[in-house]
Amino acid sequence: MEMQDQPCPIRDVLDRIGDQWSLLILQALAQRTLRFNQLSREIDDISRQMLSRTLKRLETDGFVRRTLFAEVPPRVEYTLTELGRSFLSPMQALVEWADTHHAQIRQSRRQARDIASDS
Amino acid sequence: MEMQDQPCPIRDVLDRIGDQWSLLILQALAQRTLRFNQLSREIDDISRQMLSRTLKRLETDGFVRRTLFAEVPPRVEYTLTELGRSFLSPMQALVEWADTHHAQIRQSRRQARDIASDS
DNA sequence: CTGGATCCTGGGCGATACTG
DNA sequence: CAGTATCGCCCAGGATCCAG
Repeated sequence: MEMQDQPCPIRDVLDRIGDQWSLLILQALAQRTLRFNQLSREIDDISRQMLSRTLKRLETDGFVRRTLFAEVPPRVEYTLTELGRSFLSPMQALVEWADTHHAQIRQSRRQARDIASDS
Repeated sequence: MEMQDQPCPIRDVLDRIGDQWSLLILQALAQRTLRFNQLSREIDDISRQMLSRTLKRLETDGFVRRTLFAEVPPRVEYTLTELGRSFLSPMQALVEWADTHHAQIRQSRRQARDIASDS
């Protein structure tokens, strides 16, 4: 089913950037253009596989621009598009909220665990 | 591996609210307290299974408070906690960005498809 | 250096049926 | 009314190997 031509925007967007890696990549590219291996080292626990896939999706969705230089060895640079840069603001709001409230969330989880173990 | 006591905040948070349903539930509860079946009707394409699971996780993480009334038939109300309400602001920023730029993203996807079909 | 192809596993999620 | 139990599918994501 689901033949809608206009899927719910927030769900559609979250399906893409809500994965494990997209936000980290966008953050890495927030300040500067980076090459593939630079990104790989910057994030470092991402597999090259997923880095490649996620970059391709971000490119398809217009967040990131990929530039291939015809050199040997090949060089590829990734940089944010206008759309990608416009996303930094709401993303930063989210990141800052996470930083501020992370401890509180973990505390809440611990309490839930402790209560559960009162069986 | 990954025995860290302090996981990356943004990843930890995204792992929870980056799923298919959490944001929709939080949005539904943004304005008013709701009962289980009200939520079920509000979102309407969520299974009761996932509504139950997601609510429990949101409760565990401290976004939502669950209140059971000892009545017959039973009544359960869900409402945002202080933490949950504090999350509305960055969430709204994200939702508004999605609304504003959704068309552009879909356009970018279409272009990518068209170029790919030039094979 | 920058990827693609292939194989595999965990878990998110839905469907359905059952319960206090 | 407000859930839980069970089953099974699908696919994000890792590991590994191959290629331009």
